[in-house]
Amino acid sequence: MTYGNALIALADPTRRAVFERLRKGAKAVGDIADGLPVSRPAVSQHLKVLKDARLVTAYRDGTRQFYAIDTQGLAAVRDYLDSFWGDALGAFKAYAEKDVPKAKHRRKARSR
Amino acid sequence: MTYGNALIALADPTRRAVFERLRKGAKAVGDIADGLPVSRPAVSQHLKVLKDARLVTAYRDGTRQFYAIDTQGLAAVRDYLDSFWGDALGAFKAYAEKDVPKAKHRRKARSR
DNA sequence: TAACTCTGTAAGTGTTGACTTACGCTCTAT
DNA sequence: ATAGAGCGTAAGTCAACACTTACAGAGTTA
Repeated sequence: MTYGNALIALADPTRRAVFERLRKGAKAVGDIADGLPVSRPAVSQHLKVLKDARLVTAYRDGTRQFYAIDTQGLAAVRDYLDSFWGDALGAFKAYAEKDVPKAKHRRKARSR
Repeated sequence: MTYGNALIALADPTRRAVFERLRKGAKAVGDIADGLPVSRPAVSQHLKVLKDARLVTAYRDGTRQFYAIDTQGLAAVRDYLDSFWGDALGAFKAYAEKDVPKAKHRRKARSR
């Protein structure tokens, strides 16, 4: 149920802003907080939630704590979402009771 | 920003339970509420949130209102998640290929 | 040692939101 | 027209949570 925590973590806009600041690479807590409209302790609390959800990882460098995106949490959510595709399309096909010309939206497999 | 609403919608466990009840196909509100530990009006409110997030669609059949999974909301969230993969992998590759030892004790100048 | 930097946590507050019951509306059948 | 089934909404309550300031701990520098 790790995707549950990840969904909760990504639901909050401020926490998403924290998360998106790591797109370009690892950042220290203070650098993440700079430019955000919330205090640094608030960012620390958000990072804790993201870390528990396997969305970020952390490592120290001196007194600074760097955070980076962890794809484990992202993969958990993605797999959960993908599990609906076959069900939803199958249900739609059963509802239409007609021959669908072609498979509409199968996703391409990706390495992780 | 429709993925924001979808993430909020999927973050709540009860709402996910409502959503997952539509895996096998469309269901009426009363049938969805049966077996769930919350009241039928609560399910109606959850369905409204899911509908606003493009996660479900609805249609009438007599006095009954049927809900079914809408892949639009799912696709929005999936695309949002996928947008991190290149960034996260690129950032990791940049970190691995760069001269890491040089950056060991570097202190970045900060305002404030 | 002391001083400084950087971060996490404790404690408290205000708001959001998930839930309840009660009510009203629409549709169908008698 | 009346009754009943099915559903959405209004109003209110209560716990969860996102935020703040204050403090404490770990690490580095002089």
